[in-house]
Amino acid sequence: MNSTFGLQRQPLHTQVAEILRAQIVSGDLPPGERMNEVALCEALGISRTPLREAVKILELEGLVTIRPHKGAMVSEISLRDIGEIFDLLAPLEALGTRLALERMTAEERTGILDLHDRMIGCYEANDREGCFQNDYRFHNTMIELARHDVLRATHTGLTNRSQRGRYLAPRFSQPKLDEAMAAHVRLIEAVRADDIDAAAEIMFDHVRCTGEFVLDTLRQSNLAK
Amino acid sequence: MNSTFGLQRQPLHTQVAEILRAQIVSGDLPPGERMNEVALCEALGISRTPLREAVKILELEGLVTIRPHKGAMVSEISLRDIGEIFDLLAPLEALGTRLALERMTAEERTGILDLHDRMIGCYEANDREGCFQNDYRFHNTMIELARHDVLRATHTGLTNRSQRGRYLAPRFSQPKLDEAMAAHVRLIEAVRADDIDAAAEIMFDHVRCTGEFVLDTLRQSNLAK
DNA sequence: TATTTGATGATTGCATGCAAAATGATGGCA
DNA sequence: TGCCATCATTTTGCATGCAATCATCAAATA
Repeated sequence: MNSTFGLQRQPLHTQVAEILRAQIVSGDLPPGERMNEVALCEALGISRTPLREAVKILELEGLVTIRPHKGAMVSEISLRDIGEIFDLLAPLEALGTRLALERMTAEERTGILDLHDRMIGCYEANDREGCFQNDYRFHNTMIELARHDVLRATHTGLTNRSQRGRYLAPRFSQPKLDEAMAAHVRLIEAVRADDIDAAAEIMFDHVRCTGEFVLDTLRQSNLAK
Repeated sequence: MNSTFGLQRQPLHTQVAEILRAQIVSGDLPPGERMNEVALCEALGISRTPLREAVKILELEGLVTIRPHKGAMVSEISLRDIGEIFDLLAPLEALGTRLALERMTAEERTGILDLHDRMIGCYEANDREGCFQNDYRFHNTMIELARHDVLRATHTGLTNRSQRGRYLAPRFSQPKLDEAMAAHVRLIEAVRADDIDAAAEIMFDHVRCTGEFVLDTLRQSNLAK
């Protein structure tokens, strides 16, 4: 774990935060789960100090809720939270799209076009999971290409939380998936035409629409509060 | 402070984080200042554990930079950072304006109109400091009225960082101040007319313009890197 | 029986101690 | 003189210990 020359040049609390973050985002640690310090420490093979530091970090990220003297638990994820997160993601991804189109190189441009094609490939092959994976990568790549530290940091914080909805809402309905894919196609057309305004607007609507849909699915399945 | 039955049930690390945050935002702790753990602990009269937890929190907020095994320092604030922060603030405050206009009550509406009048009063009395104070309150109030937790949290994180520019750029030029006040007047007109789209757009341009101006001032004074 | 009080065990919050890493200084060698 | 190696000091990172707080439950009282 430590080997492969990557060595161990990361503090314990950072590594612990990464591990716990991954487990929470993936739903491995379910919402509401109590996080007993000593139990987690034994499981991770560390002492309470770095664990507590990690938990504080996750609290600020909105993944953990701490009540003083009562302990930490995995944050509940409410419909309202998810809706609010997408409220912010829409304008932020629109901004990211705008910047990415302005700043990306020709190679990066072909890279993101490839990513789109791969996603469409999965879509046409009815590979929903592949579709999601590539969609996720597509949006993240777009933000990366914006070369904007504050945007990236804010975006990852929000997507980490929104991703928690995924495991609650496992199935997109076909019409909504069709709609999302159509939006991506239109977006790529705007990218090819270098129409920044159009691309930003399409992205805004697409993210907003995705948010609406996640909310609908959650409301149906009744899994979140 | 403790009284009125609300008692004093706040953990040490939270209080310490608040104190340090205030000192950093106000410029009391200048950018680049090394934060020696034992020195700070003695100054605050606490042990290293809660201090370290507080510093971790401030790191995630972007106010502190930690290099492993080398210690923490107050984050440098770069021109690029400030520009990026305003890049996000513009669309977020526009969103906040939109939501606030939709959701605020009649009393809240008169409250924010009063706040505006007070600011204009300071402006006409050439009270720049009062102007800033009320402007700051105005924007914060607008975000509060949006009743949107994720927006509020993100917004405070960003303004805490942008505020650090204030002490670097103490003087707005008169023309820019005039421009900002004019924008506020137009914004309030839109509020009175209940024209949500117009208000959001004016707010967007206003924040963006403020960002541009802070950058200009900083570039002149050559205080930030 | 229902409600409250007291005691016990578990859990968190903070302080302290110890080992590893980094910084700075000193001395040897070219 | 200049450079590198080595060692001492400082500082951080993590582990552990102790006190304060909370949760649970049984006993006592109305």
